[in-house]
Amino acid sequence: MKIATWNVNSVRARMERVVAWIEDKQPDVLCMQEIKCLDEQFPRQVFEDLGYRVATFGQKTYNGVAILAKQNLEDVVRGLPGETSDAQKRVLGAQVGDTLILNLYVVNGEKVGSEKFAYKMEWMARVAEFVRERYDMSEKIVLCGDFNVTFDDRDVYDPEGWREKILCSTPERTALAKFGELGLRDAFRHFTTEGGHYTWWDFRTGGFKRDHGLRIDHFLMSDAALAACRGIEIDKGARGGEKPSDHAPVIAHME
DNA sequence: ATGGTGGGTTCCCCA
Repeated sequence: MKIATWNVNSVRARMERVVAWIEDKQPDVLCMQEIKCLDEQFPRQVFEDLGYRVATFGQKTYNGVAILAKQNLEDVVRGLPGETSDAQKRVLGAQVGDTLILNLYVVNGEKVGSEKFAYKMEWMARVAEFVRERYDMSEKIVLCGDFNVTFDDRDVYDPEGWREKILCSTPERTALAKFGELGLRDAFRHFTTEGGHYTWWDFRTGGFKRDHGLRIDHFLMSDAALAACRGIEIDKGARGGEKPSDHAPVIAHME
């Protein structure tokens, strides 16, 4: 079974690329972030025609998450506990087979010390609390998505240039490490220890052609899920070509 | 320190 995560940066703008990618890679599950549309604007029928069940949690213009799955999506969870209907749409959970999947689009945070940064910290803490309350770590738990945080300097093309900057700061890394304390492992690091593997390259700096990237899209797995994981693949090729997203898809190969 | 590009919407916001 293949579980994929991809920040598509607008599903409607990316449709041609996403459909071609699905036809090529045939993921069993695809978690998308930044769909940037309302549920009723989501091109559901196209994916259903490709053989997927579809769950969405969208909003106008910004954010929005979706899960496609070849199997039934059960116990779908939209958002965090206590959120009102105007909250940013960043969390979508579902059970697929014996695996509990939580698709996350973590707050970007703009700049360390900003108002948005404070919101990022508060939001990440709320996600961790939700995970601690809701999930039994003896189960197969898979958190995936755009975490907008690097684990350590191996995930950064220029660690000194990014020192304590957004996506790389100590408070963010500490908040990400909190999931480790809950029993969720960085699946990529279970297989690969060397640096230089990235999932996002900034449009603005033309970072992709110089491989100026960061690894911010992750799979965090319980030990039960990790035991079924055969490898993590970053599909860097999907970041190239015409009209790409600024993120590469990441695939967890599960038994 | 700033700005660059790209997406969605709108007379600019967000990444």
